[in-house]
Amino acid sequence: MTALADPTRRLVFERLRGGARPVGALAAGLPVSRPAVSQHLKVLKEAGLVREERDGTRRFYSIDPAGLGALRRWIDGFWDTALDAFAAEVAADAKQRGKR
Amino acid sequence: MTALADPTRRLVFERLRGGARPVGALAAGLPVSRPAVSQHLKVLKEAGLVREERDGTRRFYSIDPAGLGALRRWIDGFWDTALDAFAAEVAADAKQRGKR
DNA sequence: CGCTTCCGTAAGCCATAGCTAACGGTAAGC
DNA sequence: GCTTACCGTTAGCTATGGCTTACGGAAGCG
Repeated sequence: MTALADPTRRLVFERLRGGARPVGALAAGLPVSRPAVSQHLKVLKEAGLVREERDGTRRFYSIDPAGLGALRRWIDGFWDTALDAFAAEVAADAKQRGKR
Repeated sequence: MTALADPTRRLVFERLRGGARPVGALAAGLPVSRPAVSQHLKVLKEAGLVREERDGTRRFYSIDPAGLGALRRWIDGFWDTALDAFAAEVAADAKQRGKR
């Protein structure tokens, strides 16, 4: 969650949609330098959102379904309890209205 | 997404699970002062993740299903395309293996 | 072996963001 | 009206974090 905070880092992450990309390809077109992209990838990797795969001097980065899945479950859990709370409040409100 | 970056802010947000809470109740138990919580709530509100409801001098904050839903859809879209890309890579890899 | 490509890391600078302390404003109770 | 409770906003400090520049390592190529 913290890993996806920075806008530039989200840009890098979104460029990973569609499959694995080497660092150079990711940095090209982005408004920041290549080392900056490397640093972002490091953060994303430590967060479990991205995987690294080496091939010679090049390193391909791709989205890690495990990390993304964990994030999805976190949001979903939030979604469920939030809706429950919302329904409970509506019910309580209806009860209040019924009393007067 | 940026709004949920800060750990303290996530703590505030998680305290909103279970329904509406006044600012004082949220700040109690948190490691920061009450004004800090107010500032976090302001950010969450501007992000559309939280709603405000006034009752006298007190203001109740609760999770806004709309904002949370938008976040959920963003993640879900990511999840779908990421899996598609993953499947495509597996297929391409199988094709490679078949060639040799 | 040089040379080049592709990349990670370290140092340093600078803007941003979170925190506290202090203040002001509004509603309720007496 | 005075006091108290509850809360938002501001000013100012400090730390965090993102960016660039520079350097160094590892693998292909001649």
